[in-house]
Amino acid sequence: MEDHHLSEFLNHLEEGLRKEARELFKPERYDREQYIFIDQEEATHLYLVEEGTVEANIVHGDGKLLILDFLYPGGVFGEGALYEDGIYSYSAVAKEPARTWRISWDDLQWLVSRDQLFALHLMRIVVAKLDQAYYKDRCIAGEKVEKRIACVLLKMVDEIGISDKCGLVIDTPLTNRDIAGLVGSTEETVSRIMSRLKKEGIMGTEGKLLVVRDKKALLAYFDDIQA
Amino acid sequence: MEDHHLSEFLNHLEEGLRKEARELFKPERYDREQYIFIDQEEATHLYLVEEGTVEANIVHGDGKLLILDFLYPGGVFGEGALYEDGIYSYSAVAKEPARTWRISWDDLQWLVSRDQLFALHLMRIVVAKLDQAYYKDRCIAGEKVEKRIACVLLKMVDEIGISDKCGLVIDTPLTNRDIAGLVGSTEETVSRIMSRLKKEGIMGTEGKLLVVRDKKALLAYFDDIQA
DNA sequence: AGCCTCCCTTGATGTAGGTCATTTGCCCGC
DNA sequence: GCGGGCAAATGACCTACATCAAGGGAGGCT
Repeated sequence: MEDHHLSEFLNHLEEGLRKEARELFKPERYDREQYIFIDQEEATHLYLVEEGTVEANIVHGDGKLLILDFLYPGGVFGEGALYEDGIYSYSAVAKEPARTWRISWDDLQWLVSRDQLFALHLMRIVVAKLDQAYYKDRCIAGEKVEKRIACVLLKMVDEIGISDKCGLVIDTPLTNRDIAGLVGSTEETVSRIMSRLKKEGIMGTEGKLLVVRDKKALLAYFDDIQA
Repeated sequence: MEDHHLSEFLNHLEEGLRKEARELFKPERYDREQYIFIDQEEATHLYLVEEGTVEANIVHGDGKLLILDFLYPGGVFGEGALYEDGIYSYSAVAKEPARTWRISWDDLQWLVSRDQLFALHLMRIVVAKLDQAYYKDRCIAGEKVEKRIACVLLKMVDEIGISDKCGLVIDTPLTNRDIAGLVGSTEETVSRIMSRLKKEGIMGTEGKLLVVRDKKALLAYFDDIQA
């Protein structure tokens, strides 16, 4: 089984430990729509995405779905497992068929205790997630849906955008419902706004994929957020 | 100078290191409204609140203020300093006159490298912050202001509420503007909602402080958020 | 082919809440 | 005491957006 992203992750360990560590990560496979863990469950494992896309979400009692984030290959999730008696603070579900690696809290702790640089690497990952969460708060809180969408699209482009003759292609299928879930709005509103963005030549589509045609204009949409 | 909260923090270090570590933390003093660091600055130090209240906020280009969190004695902020070349992802300002301790990234790294349990403690702090940030997302995204306020008030009560004959007192002065900043709304809207909550006997005031009179009712306001 | 499911689109309508404007009350220093 | 500044309260207005509803296109199934 391929382990490209796992290897990369293990590179942050000192060399002597890598082989041993490799054995602590177990491969898993999930189908589309299959849940990996559920919000508020006891957090037993930390996960790494090898292939596919994982959605981190929260479902409200009234059925509304909030998408916290999408995780792509190389991404880590299930931070609750980083300390004793942690719980997951969101649910994780495969958005596309996915392959992941997971390591138990015990094994992870053992690794951390043997390599402080690795501990620092984990720290960096978590702090980066924290920064992202704050960034999202900033984009979502009290802003117009228009801006929130611009914000999300720009983030996606930075994360997984690939340059192309007609613009920056967002390399994952993304429905209006997904976007609505990310920004806390509705399909219909997103549809209207996206239509407008397309009409204005700012966004476009390439098959099933979204394309940012005019990043500058998109940035202008929310530049007063940027301080 | 008193160092109650610093001592507690240092208790997570192995005993042999404490005395030495104590010297790495420098005391600071800030007046009301004085900024401790600014959003996007290079993160040089990690901070610990000894006394007073610190506000973590972000100012948008259009002047709107988003309050990410309040930090009370024992609280840690400035996570950007937890890894090399980090930057602060929010501004920190003293909301009341405050005393803090700070440690530089270099010194901190030295400590972490000598005590893995301490590293795990830091990790726990950061993950807890991450969970909080997600919790906030969940409360804010696409919810009515009413619910967002209930959410914030309940969080405050859990954090710094003290029981009293007339209810749960939130032990810090909190203006409508503060609340508006926390939930991404406006003073006026908050005022209207708070008036209603007071009329309904759910909230009340005790001098300058807010009191939760009926926590059950407040919980009911947002129980469909709770899944 | 026909059907079903999923997604997008567009319209009509009601309302939460942002914005502007005014008034009142409180605290502080003089 | 009086005046100035700051927070709260309340009203009027208007727009962004959630909600309900209907229709259309694309892809996959039998």
